[in-house]
Amino acid sequence: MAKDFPTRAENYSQWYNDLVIKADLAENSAVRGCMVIKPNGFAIWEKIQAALDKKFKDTGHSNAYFPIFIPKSFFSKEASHVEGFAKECAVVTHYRLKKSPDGKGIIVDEDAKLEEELIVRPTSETIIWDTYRNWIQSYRDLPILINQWANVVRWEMRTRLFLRTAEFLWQEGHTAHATKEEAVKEAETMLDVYADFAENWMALPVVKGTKSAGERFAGAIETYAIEALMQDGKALQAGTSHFLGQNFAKAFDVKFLNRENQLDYVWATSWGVSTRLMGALIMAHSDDHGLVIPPRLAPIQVVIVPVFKNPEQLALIASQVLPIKKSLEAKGVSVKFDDRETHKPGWKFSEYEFRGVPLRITVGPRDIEQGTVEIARRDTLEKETLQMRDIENKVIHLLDQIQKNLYDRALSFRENNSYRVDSWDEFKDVIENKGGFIYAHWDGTQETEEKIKEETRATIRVIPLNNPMEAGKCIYSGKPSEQRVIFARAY
RNA sequence: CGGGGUAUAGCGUAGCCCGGUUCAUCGCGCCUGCUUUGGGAGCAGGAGGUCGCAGGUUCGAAUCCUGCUACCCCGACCA
Repeated sequence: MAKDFPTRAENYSQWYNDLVIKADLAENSAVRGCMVIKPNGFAIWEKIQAALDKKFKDTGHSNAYFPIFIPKSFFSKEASHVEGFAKECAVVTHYRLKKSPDGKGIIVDEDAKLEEELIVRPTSETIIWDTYRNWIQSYRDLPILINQWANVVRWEMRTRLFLRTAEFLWQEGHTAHATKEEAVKEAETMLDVYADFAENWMALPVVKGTKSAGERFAGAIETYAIEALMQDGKALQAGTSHFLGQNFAKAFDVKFLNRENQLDYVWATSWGVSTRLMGALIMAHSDDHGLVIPPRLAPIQVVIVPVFKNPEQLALIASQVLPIKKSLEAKGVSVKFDDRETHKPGWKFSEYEFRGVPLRITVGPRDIEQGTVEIARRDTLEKETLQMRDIENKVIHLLDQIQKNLYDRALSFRENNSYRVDSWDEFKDVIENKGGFIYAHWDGTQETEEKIKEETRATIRVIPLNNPMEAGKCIYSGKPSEQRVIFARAY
């Protein structure tokens, strides 16, 4: 599969870029590594936002907003955090421009140098914990359960549309707790929220697990992640949830008086998903005809395309179809009736396929005569002719089926591309020639993990939660191991 | 930041190696008209290009040389 899949282009990245462009979701902007998300793409993001935001509220969280600029000194307060992000920060050094003395253009006004540089946030732990210090004195002030929808900037050396852009949109949750147990539970709860969203909304099966020390978030005690497999056999981290311990509380001196009247540091978590999810959505389900969007996240779930020769026919079709549209909308289905005269039906078929609309209903003179509609599903590209009466229930049933089918398809793909590997030669062979998830024994050391990465570019994606214990020998070092972990090449 | 590649009309491209009286080619898209409309319509006519930028070589440069810039791919890097 890894070799055969990209039929539109020699390699997957080009295929992916091609799909994004054809579906008209995004383009690179004038700014290096940044992207313009176009209306069709942003509509998908809005669906993702809405679904997640509701889940956050349902689990007791509130939204708030913190500044985009972070004083440089904040970063140095947590040692591993600064180390993790220092190499990819955009820095504001001046606050004013002036006319160039030679009269040509604008230059930075050196007199307007900032006393302390500001970092454009790559993530907000530092500024948020600096703020939380003032909010927390007693256990009665806890927990603080806050989420922020924002943009962040990471000056990556190499960027990829949706998957790794210099600026991206995301949400970041930052919570503060009185006990370690509560904080760990929060991190795990949010991982479950992400996994539930990925599987039930994005139709994307994920493996929940923890990260090895080498892949852990800078400043975290434990990083939980959901990991998905893309159609080219590469893994994609789709969301992370971190148990931060008391690291940030200590760095920012956030203490509270507990029930025993003892002064203690606050326990923290942070968790986030980004516009990268859109990349995951595209790469997990799409085919050579374009995007395939799961019904629950599709901005348009059903498109109705009329086939007509003249205005009278269109009017007749509209009179039959608009009541269907209305009653579907009453049941919560989003429907577009595309009665444009500027494009022909064949054009519209292709256009909505590019954009991944799950269901298309075609109604023409033939249908009007017979009281039927033609209905085509995007996931299988199958078409059938159905009676127009009671079509609403059939549509709703089909949308459910498509949602389920996409998940099942992605799951069986993942299963067919997961391997249990017990020798180093086989490991190299699978990584090189097949891709996918490799379940293999690992001695637990960072040293071995790095050697494997150097030699194969494969990394440990996750140590699955509730992993069955199984005695074995490390694939690389031969040292004893208690369990298998998942290796893969990743985006 | 290393290695490789590309830059020609709104988009995608041919031409470049071997400079010149076919030299700016072709497809899509766009405009006009007629016929069409159930899978990206057909025919006819038409508009549109400082050949990335700046130098250089030459009688003559899209083509050769130098420098610069941007983008893509592979690495390094990376929730």
